[in-house]
Amino acid sequence: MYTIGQVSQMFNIPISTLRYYDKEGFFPNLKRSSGIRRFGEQDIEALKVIECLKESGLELKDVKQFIKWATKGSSTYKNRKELFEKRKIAVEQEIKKLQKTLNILEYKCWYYDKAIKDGTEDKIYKMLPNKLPTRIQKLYNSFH
Amino acid sequence: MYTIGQVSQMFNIPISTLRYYDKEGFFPNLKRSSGIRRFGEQDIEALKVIECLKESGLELKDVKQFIKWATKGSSTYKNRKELFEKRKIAVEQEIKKLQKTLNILEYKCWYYDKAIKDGTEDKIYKMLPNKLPTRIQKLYNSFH
DNA sequence: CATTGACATAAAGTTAGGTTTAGGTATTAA
DNA sequence: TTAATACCTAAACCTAACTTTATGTCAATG
Repeated sequence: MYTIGQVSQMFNIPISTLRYYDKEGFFPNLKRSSGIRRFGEQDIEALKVIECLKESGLELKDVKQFIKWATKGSSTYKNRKELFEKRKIAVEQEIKKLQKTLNILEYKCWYYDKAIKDGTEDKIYKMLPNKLPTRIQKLYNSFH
Repeated sequence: MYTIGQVSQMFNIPISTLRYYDKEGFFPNLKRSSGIRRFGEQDIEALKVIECLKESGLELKDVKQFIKWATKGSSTYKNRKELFEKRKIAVEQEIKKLQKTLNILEYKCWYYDKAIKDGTEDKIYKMLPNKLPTRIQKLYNSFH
């Protein structure tokens, strides 16, 4: 049995966060003695599950849902898989979007790099697109 | 000259958002006639800059900073480049993190796929790591 | 006996980027 | 003339996941 301070140290999670999780119902079996929280094996396990699922980018409400399903046993495998499947698709899209963002940023960096070297932006605007670095051409076209 | 409603339609941005940008000072040259906003060329340009910089994942306060620098001319090329450079690094890290997340999700999907096929999770726990699909082995090791 | 430290609570605050609401003005069409 | 539109403002609300604050209990230590 651990106190909240001990758990906080073990997992490197602020005490306030643990209390918050408790308030949100993530430790349904948490015991208390004279008002003080006593974290047992089950609660530690619950915390590990929270940490792990947060790692996979799930929101707390999804973590809650997952825990509900998990306690219902093998009849909810499908629900759980769908949860992860959906999240997987969302993450894939996020990555794609960030990669587009990265392209734009590459262009911006190239642009200001050149402006710094030239001392002006004017030359860039006068450049013929086919004189641009290949890597930059496509980006250039989408901005002008 | 356009009204807020026209700009809203042209850019497909809610009117409330345009008012919000105005309140935040993104249209320093916005004119009004009898209280009503009149968007001119400059304001439209400002809006395009906002849209573009948001595309590159900048926060509004960075967009604001950028606009300040941009109005100061060529002496701020370096600042502007640094802004994008920093953002680029941040985005690269975000992508890396999401790719880790994706790995976890791949594992989770595989796990529940197998659990559904087997009707139980028990078999997975009894599997020898080297019998797992190669793609999964590394993930398995980091979870058990 | 006073203070320190660990625990407790409820409620308010934080962050960003808006959106919604409640109330008012001004123009135009039927 | 009244009804619909389009515009205006200030202020409250929203989300998510916490954090901070104000206040209080309790046990051990000096």
